[in-house]
Amino acid sequence: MRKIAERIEYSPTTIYLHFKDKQALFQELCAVDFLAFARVFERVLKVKDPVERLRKIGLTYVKFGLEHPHHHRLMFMTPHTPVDPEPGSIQKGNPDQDAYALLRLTVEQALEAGALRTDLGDADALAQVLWSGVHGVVALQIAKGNDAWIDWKPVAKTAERMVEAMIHGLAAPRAARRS
Amino acid sequence: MRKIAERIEYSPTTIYLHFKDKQALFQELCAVDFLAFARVFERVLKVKDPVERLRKIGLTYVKFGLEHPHHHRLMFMTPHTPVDPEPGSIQKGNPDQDAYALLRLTVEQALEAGALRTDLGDADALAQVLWSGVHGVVALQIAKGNDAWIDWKPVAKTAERMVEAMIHGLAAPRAARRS
DNA sequence: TCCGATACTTAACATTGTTTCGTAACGGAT
DNA sequence: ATCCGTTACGAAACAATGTTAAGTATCGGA
Repeated sequence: MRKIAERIEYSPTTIYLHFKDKQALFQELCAVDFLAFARVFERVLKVKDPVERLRKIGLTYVKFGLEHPHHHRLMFMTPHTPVDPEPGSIQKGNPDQDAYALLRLTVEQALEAGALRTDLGDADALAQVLWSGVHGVVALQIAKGNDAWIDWKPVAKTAERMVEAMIHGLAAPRAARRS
Repeated sequence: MRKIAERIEYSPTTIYLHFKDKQALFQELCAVDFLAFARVFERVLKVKDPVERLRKIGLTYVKFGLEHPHHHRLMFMTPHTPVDPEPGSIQKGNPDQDAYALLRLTVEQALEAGALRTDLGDADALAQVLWSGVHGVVALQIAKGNDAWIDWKPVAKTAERMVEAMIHGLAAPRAARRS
């Protein structure tokens, strides 16, 4: 707080005129981050093939997390109080503002195209697996990437392997694929 | 610190006779946790088939994280200062005390058995992908599991799907399998 | 001119990690 | 028995940080 105040050249107390407390401020910051986050995914829309788009989404997620580790930590590695009271600025379910909705939608399209296995669950189930996979790559890198205990492979490589493994693992067997 | 002091019925100062500072205390706690963590994996040794063991390792990782979320957070979601000065209590590379070594070893065995793809990297590469995958499931659950924004599937299910997808995605194609 | 709202700050308070200093207890050497 | 050093501990104080209470300056309108 005091650091922030100094940075914006105001007194610490002034911040409390705009935000109830530290948590409220971070929540707002988080909302802004989520919008920026969603905007990053606008570009993947130009990839038309659903499966290729899933690959792109995964790699984009990792790229964002690695380029903005602090934001990633705030958004995805820090529990926030039940974030109920703010359906304000960002729209759930709208793929333009809600990146999860975009992921889910793309999984749905891939399912409809018969490109993904149907025996593991619905679109939400597969979306959450994919999300978890790429999230793990970023989260481990951020939290333990500097830990000399492990002989880490380059994160970018791990991300590629992760996406390849998951997509391949979730892909419908050729027998069940309709052209 | 004061809470801890109260809990152990000593004065806060006394803690500093045993630990340099809060960080040192947490580091020690972390080391203890890692030993307990490794002990959990002793039981997977009875699974002889390397690939099945990898499945078991993954599910065990998730189980541990969900049963001890605070410890998981401390161990895998919190960056610690370069942990160099303590090759003391825990042995790197010994599968009995170092769970990553066990994972890596099992991947090696699976590779030797011709059960895993060889085009994605060596044992470390595959081990890190597998670790990241299951870690992502736990980490997302801990950090965002209470977030109503997402319609979460049950974590246990997601974990199973994750393991299934990764193992299947990393498995050697039947044509390349020997035996 | 007065008034109230607006925007901001200074000072103080509570909590928490940490350091300084003092003290009680104990074991051995004289 | 006395002295002394070590060990184990705590009370008080300090520093940093989130937060609140109270006060001040400015400005637009009645």
